[in-house]
Amino acid sequence: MNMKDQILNATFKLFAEKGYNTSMSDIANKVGIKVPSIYSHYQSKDELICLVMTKEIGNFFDDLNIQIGRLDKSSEKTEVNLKKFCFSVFTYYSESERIRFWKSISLIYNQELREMCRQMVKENEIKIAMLLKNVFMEGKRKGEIKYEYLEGAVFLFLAMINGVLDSVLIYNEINYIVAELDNYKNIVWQAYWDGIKA
Amino acid sequence: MNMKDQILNATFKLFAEKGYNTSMSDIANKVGIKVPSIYSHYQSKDELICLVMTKEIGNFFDDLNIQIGRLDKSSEKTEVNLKKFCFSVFTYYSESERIRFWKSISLIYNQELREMCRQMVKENEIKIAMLLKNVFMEGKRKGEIKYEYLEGAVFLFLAMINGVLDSVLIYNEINYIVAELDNYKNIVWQAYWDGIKA
DNA sequence: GTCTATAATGCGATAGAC
DNA sequence: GTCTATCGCATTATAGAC
Repeated sequence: MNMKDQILNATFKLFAEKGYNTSMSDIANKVGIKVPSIYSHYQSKDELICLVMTKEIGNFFDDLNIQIGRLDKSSEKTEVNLKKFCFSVFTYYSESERIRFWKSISLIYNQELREMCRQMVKENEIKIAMLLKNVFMEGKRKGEIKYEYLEGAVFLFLAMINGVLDSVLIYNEINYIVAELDNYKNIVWQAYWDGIKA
Repeated sequence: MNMKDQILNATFKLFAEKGYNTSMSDIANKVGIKVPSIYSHYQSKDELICLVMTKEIGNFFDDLNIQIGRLDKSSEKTEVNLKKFCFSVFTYYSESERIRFWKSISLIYNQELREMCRQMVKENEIKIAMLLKNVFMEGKRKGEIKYEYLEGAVFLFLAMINGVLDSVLIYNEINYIVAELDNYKNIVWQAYWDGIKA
């Protein structure tokens, strides 16, 4: 990998770990170069953080879009499809690095940068919610989902995912047993599905 | 209010706003004194942050405990009781300052302090989950809740609350209309209740 | 208790040699 | 492109006058 990408990679990892407090010397140390060398590749710290954020947010939502596209064509039951989607998000976040990355967006010190990231997340989440709604509508059409108002089911679905990730973030690093967390995820999913199934 | 409390208050507000990046001069400016005067009341910045965290976490869970105590004695329907609990948490967090405060716990730079806070939150959440389970069991006994496995219903309830607060944090500061957020909360709650009611 | 002055450290960023 | 050296600034914290 070339130096430019190495720097970006190191920034990603450090940002996930330390948030906006990540310093240029942290990054330089991680890559194994001196601080001024970074400035041969990037103009400023904020440019680096901004790139890292944009790249990560873009990658994540692109991936979600592809997955939802697959669900649309899938002949599986809605229960299987939704659970697959839900757990693929959990798997993505199984590196607690990644959760911390996302949760720290709202806490970025630089206001302009923070608002830009939030705007990106917001727009993408609205798109995902709309695509998911189609999956739910299909489930309702097939008689597998009982809800009259699908909007609520979709919002609850997304809130559940976010809420579970919050718990994972809190429990993950306190020597919590992975099997117990997996069990927790399954219990919550089952409670959700039991609630919306026909 | 005496100076010592004024300093603690200012620290709370600033910490909620800027997280661990809050500086001693930020605090001094807010109170209207000079930095060295703070050291006449507190030993270090970490002591201040630690006190603020402990106080806030303690107050919040004490309040929740009192509320659950009220629900236990209440003759209202389970739906009303649970919605009341749920929305009192939302109301508590309606100042986005407060959400940021809590969400920033997992991202505190000082590892020792972070783990201490997480441990506190974890222990308290487990207690709350156990108390809530009683409310759910009573609801089941009265035939108002359909679930066989109440644990799932309780976990989903807490995940829903956390997930909704995540969304509030993202949407709150992007000129979002309060009425729309309230509507969102109601939709999610209704979807949840429709799922667990008998 | 509160202040001025200052130490000690770390930060983002740049100049200029190689 | 990478480095050494350094600037200018902000940080936590302390010494000592009042």
